[in-house]
Amino acid sequence: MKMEELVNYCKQYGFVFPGSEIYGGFANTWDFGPVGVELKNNVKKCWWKRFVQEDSKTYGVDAAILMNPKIWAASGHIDSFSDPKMDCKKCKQRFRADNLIEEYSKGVVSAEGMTNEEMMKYINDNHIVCPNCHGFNWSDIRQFKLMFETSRGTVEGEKDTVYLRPETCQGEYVNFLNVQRSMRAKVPFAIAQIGKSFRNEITPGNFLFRTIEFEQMELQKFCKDAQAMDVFNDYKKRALQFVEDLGLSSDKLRFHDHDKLAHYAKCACDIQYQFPIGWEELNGIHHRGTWDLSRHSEYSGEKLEYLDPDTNEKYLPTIIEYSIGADRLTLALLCEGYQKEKLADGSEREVMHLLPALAPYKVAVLPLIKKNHSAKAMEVFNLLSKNFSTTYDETANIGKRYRREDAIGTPFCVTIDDNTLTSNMVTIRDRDTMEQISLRIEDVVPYIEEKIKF
RNA sequence: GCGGAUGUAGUUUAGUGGUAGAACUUCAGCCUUCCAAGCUGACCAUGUGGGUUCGAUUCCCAUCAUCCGCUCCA
Repeated sequence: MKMEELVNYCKQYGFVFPGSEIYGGFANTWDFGPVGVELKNNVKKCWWKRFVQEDSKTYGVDAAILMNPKIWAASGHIDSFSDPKMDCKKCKQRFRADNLIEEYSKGVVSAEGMTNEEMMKYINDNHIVCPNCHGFNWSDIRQFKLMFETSRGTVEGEKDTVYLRPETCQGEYVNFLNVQRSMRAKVPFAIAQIGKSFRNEITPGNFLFRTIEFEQMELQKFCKDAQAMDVFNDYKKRALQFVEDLGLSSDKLRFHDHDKLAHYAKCACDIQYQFPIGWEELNGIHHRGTWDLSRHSEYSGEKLEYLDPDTNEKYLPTIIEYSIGADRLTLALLCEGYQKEKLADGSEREVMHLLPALAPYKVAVLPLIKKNHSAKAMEVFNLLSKNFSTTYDETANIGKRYRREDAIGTPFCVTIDDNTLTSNMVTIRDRDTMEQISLRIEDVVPYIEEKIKF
């Protein structure tokens, strides 16, 4: 399957639309439509249930997107999120100045801590040429900012730069003690959050895979350093189990250890999924050590140590982070579930296979014949929609409507016919088994409820 | 951000310096008691902004977007 086909499919059926489309679009933004928002909400619901609701030692938060700018100094993002870039004026290729220096010196010279002027001087003094065309005609070094900036004016003429958060986890770190105290939590425990992050990427988007605004589902486990590797491995296992339970096939999933670590990480492992664009990161598990809490201690002046009530020792907990992109996971599920089915007459139809728990609509209510059964069907819709996401369709013929529901992954269709009018019996059709059974109207809700559990 | 290619209904596409055509989809009506049937009808398009021209969807420029490759991926 090509990604392009999936983009078309998503637009056609109301999953995902191009962002700002009537204005010619806006690169790397996408809007979830009526069907897509249900799917994504279900993805988030399943994650929250698995990792927060069912875990007595995990607590949820929903932190502000705008945070005190000092947080981004403490986190290291203001320094490391701004790459020194320079262009070769001859071949128009762009490079990172620090990488050029480190490659040229074979790692002997570290550009870390060098100012732009020092880097420029080093490059000129050593006559470092363009690795691509071997020319020597560099532009100035420019910082590329990966954080979105905005400003908060407090007084007329006075402005403070504030940032749209590039990751959600700082909301957990700065609330570490608030959560610990208010929940009377004992280490090890975790704080979890689902929320939007923003990154000023300059990169091809590949549909939902990389966007400038995206939603993360992540948790931070605070633990004793001695436990950290066990916790790390435990989350590797749980994270893999989770995506398999959602329906991603295991032969399209693999672990991938990082060889190059982010500025905060001690060790890191991804789970990758085989997207149509290749193996790409689906989620990450990072051993962040005590880096974040110690930096926040230092920058805020607050003591963030945990007093262990069992041993009376005070320490900064070690953090294991587990983070997965909601949009990315939704994309993986769409890739996995999208199928073209060959029909007897040689034509093709598009079908979406989703776990019932994830399906945008759990059930479709279909009057067999519009003019005879619509009124009764609306009654059934009103009943079912109190319990789960339900769709109603009275257009065209029944076969066409079944197919339309198959195309968006609706697991159950309920049809209303003359029998319903006389004896309150409906026909319910199971998408996976293609079986049709008759049920009394009042039995439909428990029947479906049982089958959509996660 | 660089290089290349491409922009015509929701989708796939035809065509033209002078009224933009189709198929599928969608919607309505008729028919129909269960898997894209049939009949009748209806809606919908030249990405955006400039320029050349009597007239531009067509030619030119810019811009935006998409795809491929590079780069980037905290």
